[in-house]
Amino acid sequence: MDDIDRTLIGLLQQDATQSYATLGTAVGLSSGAAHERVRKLRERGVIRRTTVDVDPVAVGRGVLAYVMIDGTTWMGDTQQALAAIPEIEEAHVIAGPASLLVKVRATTTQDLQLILRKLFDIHGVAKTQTIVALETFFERPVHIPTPPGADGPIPG
Amino acid sequence: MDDIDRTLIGLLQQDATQSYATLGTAVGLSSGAAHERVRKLRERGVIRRTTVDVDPVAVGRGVLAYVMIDGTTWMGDTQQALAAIPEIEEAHVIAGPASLLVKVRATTTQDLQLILRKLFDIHGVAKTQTIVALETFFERPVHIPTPPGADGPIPG
DNA sequence: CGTGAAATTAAGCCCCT
DNA sequence: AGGGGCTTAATTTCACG
Repeated sequence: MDDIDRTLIGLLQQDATQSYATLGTAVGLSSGAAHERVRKLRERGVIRRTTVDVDPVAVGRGVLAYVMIDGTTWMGDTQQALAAIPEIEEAHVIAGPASLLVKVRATTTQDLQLILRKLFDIHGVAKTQTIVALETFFERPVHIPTPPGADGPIPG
Repeated sequence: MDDIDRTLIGLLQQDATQSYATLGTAVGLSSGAAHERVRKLRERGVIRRTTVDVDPVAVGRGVLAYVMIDGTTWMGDTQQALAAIPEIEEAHVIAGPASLLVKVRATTTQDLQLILRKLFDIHGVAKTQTIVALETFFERPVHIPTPPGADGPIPG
């Protein structure tokens, strides 16, 4: 994982449709070398997958909310129960004013209400606090940091 | 935007490297027809871009936090001030216990501290409450809903 | 559907260890 | 000597009009 790899990742985040020849030129390598580097980044799991970024509003998911969930002890299947609700985009165990935080995209506020009801059906869920997003300034990919000095493997 | 389009979007979310021939087969269309549909989805902005999903830990961003920001009136350049901090992945205006919510990925907790300090430097920021994610159950793409009946354009 | 570009693989070379 | 990474080149597949 050197600077060239990081640059390649950044370029692919911006546009994963460009050719390896283009990528190679951008980092001063041949098409083949760029291809090989990207292949290894995928192999190592640094690049998890190539995907498309979809406009939530355009597919009818205009309502964004974060729900903080308070509850008792979590069963082992809490994660599955959350994953079973397709409108939940993220789920995290948190330290702070609650024990779980989930990101929800609903079609309407009525739909959001329905999803909250589903959350309460999960065993252990006692209380929720919902934060509705009124406007999204931006949502963007992970920023690739520049490591201080070394070129070695990054912790993780 | 019909069922075929939605299926195509779902397939591309899973793997945007597959060929149009494969996509076409999956939805019962020719390669060319699938290609044309995807092209239009891009044109309409339903598909914003093709990108790569990067493992945050593998690139040295193992600390995830959400920061709720309380403050006075927001200047027009609040959005720019937030966007200028690369560690901020999302920024939303919210209804609820604060006025802004941002998603932050830091390399270490020390780094997180630094970013919080940067937030306070933004004009209008009075108080922050930080939620640290201890474990992420999952993070996944927007779910494409199946509309009730019609095949018409979706609100948005 | 054909044409041209791009992905992908193979072979050979150089540098660093 | 050996390994890794690069370039070049050949082959196959795919994008796209």
